[in-house]
Amino acid sequence: MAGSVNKVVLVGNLGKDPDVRTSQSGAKIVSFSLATSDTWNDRASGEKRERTEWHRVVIFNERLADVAERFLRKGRKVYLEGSLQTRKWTDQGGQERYTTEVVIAAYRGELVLLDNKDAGDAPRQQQSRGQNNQQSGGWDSPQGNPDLDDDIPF
Amino acid sequence: MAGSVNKVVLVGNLGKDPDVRTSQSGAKIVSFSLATSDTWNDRASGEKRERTEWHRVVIFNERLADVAERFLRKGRKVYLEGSLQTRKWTDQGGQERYTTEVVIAAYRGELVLLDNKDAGDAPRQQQSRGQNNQQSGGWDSPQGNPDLDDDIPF
Amino acid sequence: MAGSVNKVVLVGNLGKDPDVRTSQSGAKIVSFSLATSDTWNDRASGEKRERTEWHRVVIFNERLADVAERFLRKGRKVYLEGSLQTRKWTDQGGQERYTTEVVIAAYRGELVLLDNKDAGDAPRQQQSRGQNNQQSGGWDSPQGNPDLDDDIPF
Amino acid sequence: MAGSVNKVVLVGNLGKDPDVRTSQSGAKIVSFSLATSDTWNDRASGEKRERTEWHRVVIFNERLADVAERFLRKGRKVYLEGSLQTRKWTDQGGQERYTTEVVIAAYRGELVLLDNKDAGDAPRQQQSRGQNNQQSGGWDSPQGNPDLDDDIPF
DNA sequence: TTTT
DNA sequence: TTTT
Repeated sequence: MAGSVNKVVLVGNLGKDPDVRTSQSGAKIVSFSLATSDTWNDRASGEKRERTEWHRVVIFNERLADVAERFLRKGRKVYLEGSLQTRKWTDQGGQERYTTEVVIAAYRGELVLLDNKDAGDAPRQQQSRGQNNQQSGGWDSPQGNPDLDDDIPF
Repeated sequence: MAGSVNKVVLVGNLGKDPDVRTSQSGAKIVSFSLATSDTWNDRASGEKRERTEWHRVVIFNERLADVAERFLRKGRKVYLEGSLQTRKWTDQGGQERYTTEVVIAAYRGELVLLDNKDAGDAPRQQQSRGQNNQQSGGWDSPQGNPDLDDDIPF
Repeated sequence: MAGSVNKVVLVGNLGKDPDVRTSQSGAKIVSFSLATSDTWNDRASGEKRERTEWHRVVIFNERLADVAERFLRKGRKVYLEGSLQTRKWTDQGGQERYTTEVVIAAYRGELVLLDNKDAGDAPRQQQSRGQNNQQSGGWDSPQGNPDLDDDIPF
Repeated sequence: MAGSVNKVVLVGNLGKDPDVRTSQSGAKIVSFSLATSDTWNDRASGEKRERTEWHRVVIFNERLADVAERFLRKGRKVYLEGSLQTRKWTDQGGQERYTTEVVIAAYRGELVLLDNKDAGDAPRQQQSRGQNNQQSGGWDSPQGNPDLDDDIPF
C-alpha cells in the first residue's frame, strides 16, 4: 500500500543506559527504554493525574545508533522520530506475545540530544556488557525501571 | 516528569468499520485498526520489501469520536494524531498481557478524513446502541470487542 | 547550536502543476504551492470561519523531486514533511524581501501521495526541459518561476 | 477545504525574552523568535555547514500563553507545535509585505519546556514593559537577534 | 482486517 | 492557484 505514514515523535528520558548489540549482518543495534509522562485532569475527581509511559526504542539507523551509543545515558533527555512496529515472539511457556516498539530504521528517523551541556565531556566508559551500568545515577526512574522486571512487554 | 512529548502521526486505512462503545461514565469511545505499510529495500537481497503494520486506535476525544463514528468506515484513509499508551490486561489463561494503542485523549489529538469525496453521502446508518453492529461483516469479534480475544495483539 | 528540530508536516492540495527547474549543479528542483485550510469558530461572532493558507514547497531531495515531478499535479492531495527556511531576495525596486518556504532537503523529508487512485495512469508527459510547461493552464507565471514575480509572497 | 493538515514542530532556543501584549478583546498574546540550526554537508566542498533559522512564534492559546509568559526566557529551549500562517502587512514605504509565522492558536498546539531544571525557581520578575529585559543573559544568539534589526521579516 |  |  502506498500512501501511508507511520511516525512517532517522542521527547523523554532514558530509563537506563542504552543496550548495544550487533546483528548477524554485523550492524550495530542500539535500544533503550524511554519514559514520557502524560498529565491530565481526571474528569470525575477533577484531580491532576500523571501517568508515566515507557517506550521501547530500537535504532537500526547506523549514524544515529552511533550517536546513541556515544551520547545517550540513563536520565538523558532526547527528541526522536521513528515508526511503530509490533513484533511477535514466543514466551517461555510457548505462548505468542506481541511487543510494540518505536523503530528508527536504516536511513530514516531522527535523534536529537536535548540536554547536551556536557554531552561531549562524558562519553560512555567502555564496559564489559552484563555488568550493571549505573554510574550515571542522579535521575530516578519514575516508577522503577521496567527493563529489570519480569512480566513486562519488553 | 514534565518536559516530555508522546505523539504519533498515522496515515492509513481502516481494516474494518470502527467499533463504538460507551464508557461507564457514558462517554463514547471509538476504536479501530489502522493499516500502514512500510516499503524498504532489503540490504541483503536488494529486493523491495513491504510490511503492513496494524495499529490499534482508540478515540476518547468526544468531538473526534463523533466524527469517527459518522464518517470512518472500512477501507477509508485517515490522518490522525494521538499518543502511545501501553495497557496491561489478563488473558483467559490468567497471563498478564500488554497491548500498545494509539490513543486520542479527551481534548487532544487530530483526525482528518483524506478520501472524503463522498463522506457526507453515505453516513453510517443510525442504529440503536447496544445492538450488534455487523453490517459490514467480515471479522466477527464475539462481544464486538476484540480486546477480549486471545491470540491477537489487540 | 545542536539540539534543535525544524519540522513541518502538511497535508494539502496543489494549486497548480509543480514547477521543475535545474540547479547550476544539475540537480532537479521541484516546487509548488500547497493549500491548507484552517477552520475555527470565531470567538466574537461564534461563526464558523475558514482561512486558506498557501505554502511554498521546494524539493531538493532527488528521489522525492522525481516522485513529485512524475505524480504531483494541480489539485492532487499530498502529505509531506520538510523544514522551514526563510530566504532573502531583492525585489525589482531594490528592496529586500523575505520568503518563507517549506524545504525538503537532500536525503531528508517525506512525500506521500494521498489520492493516487490513478497516479500511475496519467503521468506527466515528458517534455524537453526549458520549454514552457503550461498544459494545465490557469495561472501564468512569466518565467515559469513565481519567485521572480512582484507583489506575491512567493 | 476539509482534509488538510498544517503543523509545525520546533525545538529551539529563544532569541530573547518573549513579548507579551494584549489583544483588543483582552486576550494575552505572547510572541518570540526561536532559533533552530540545520547542519548539513555541502555537496560541493564536502564541508560541514550550519545555518541558523529564526522563526517568529505567536501564541494565542490562553493556557500556553500563560506558560510562555511565566517560564520562557531568552536562551531557554522549548518544544512547540503550531501551524504556519502568512500575514500581509504594509511597510512604511506603502509596500505590501508578507511575514510567515508559527501560530499556536486558541485551544490548539503544544508548548513544552525542555531545560526546566529551575523553571519554577526563577519566574519572570514583573517589569514595566519597554525596559530592556536582559537579566537572563548567558546565551548568545547565534548571529545577532533579528528582532532588533531593521529590514527583517519580523 | 486495509490499501496499491 | 487548491479543495470541500
